[in-house]
Amino acid sequence: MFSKACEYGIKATIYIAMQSMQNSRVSLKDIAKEIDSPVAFTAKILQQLARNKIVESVKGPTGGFQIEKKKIDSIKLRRIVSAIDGDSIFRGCGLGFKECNENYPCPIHDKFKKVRNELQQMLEDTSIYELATGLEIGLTYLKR
Amino acid sequence: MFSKACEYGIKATIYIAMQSMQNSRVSLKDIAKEIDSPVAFTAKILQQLARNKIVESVKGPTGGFQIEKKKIDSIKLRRIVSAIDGDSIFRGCGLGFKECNENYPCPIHDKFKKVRNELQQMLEDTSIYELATGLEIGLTYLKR
DNA sequence: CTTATATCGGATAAATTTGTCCGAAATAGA
DNA sequence: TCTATTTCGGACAAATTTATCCGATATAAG
Repeated sequence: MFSKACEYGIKATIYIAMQSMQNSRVSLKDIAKEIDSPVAFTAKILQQLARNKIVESVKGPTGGFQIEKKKIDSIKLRRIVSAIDGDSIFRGCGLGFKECNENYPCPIHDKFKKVRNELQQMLEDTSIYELATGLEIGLTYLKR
Repeated sequence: MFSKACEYGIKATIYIAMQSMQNSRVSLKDIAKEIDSPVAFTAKILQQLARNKIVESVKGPTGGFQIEKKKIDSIKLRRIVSAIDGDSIFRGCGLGFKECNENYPCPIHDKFKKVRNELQQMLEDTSIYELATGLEIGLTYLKR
């Protein structure tokens, strides 16, 4: 469904958000350890997230990644997915056609569109805040 | 969402089904031309479909691919997707965890499960027959 | 039986995604 | 200012997916 990069990106953002809610900035190493991901690859993904203003990065000692507290609730899953995987997953054709619409639908257009829209809605409705909260209170887990 | 291979597999199956409903067997070349896919790669996918008894293959001159008429309605999209991509797309964890369930959910477990189930339901409900029919009567299209 | 035509199946190549390495740039603290 | 620490960014490598090539196998038809 999502690319590996996107999975790491979502996990990382949730973890950074959780720490940011407690006013602590986290380093790349911490993040990679916490979400069990390859360090250097995670660095690339964090750069993407930073360039897309989803997280802030701070260089130098005591540096790391954080999210402005006020912003956490306004960041939705969709922004992360769009930034990393693009939005073809919840906007593209199920059979990969570039052009596929009501006027010229592929065989699975209608049925696919329905679940695709559900996915889009879910991604747009889900805030990083709620995910980070669920994690913080021990309702959900980022590691196995 | 689906892999390229799976997209080709779905398109090919729908086309073969449509032709089989009119009692004609189709060759690899015809299929590749009709669904606009690379011939040799399509051959591999058809082999997979044949091994999984989704289509029948006949060697030699006048050979090609077909689906037993009676079977067409009983073949659901899910079988094709499972055969080619496996079922992690509609059964796996949204963040890629191997183990993720109610007792040990990832942060997006509940929300993801909902759309994943929608997708599974859609794939299980949709028969190749209805897709081939839509194509046959000109309601949908396999090429751009 | 021979030939032409079609799928089968294994090896190989190209493209993309995933992952690594390392020097550059920034910066906190001594 | 110097050093240690951290992210940045580009080049490179490994793994996976997509795609090609070609000989083997099966078979319809003359």
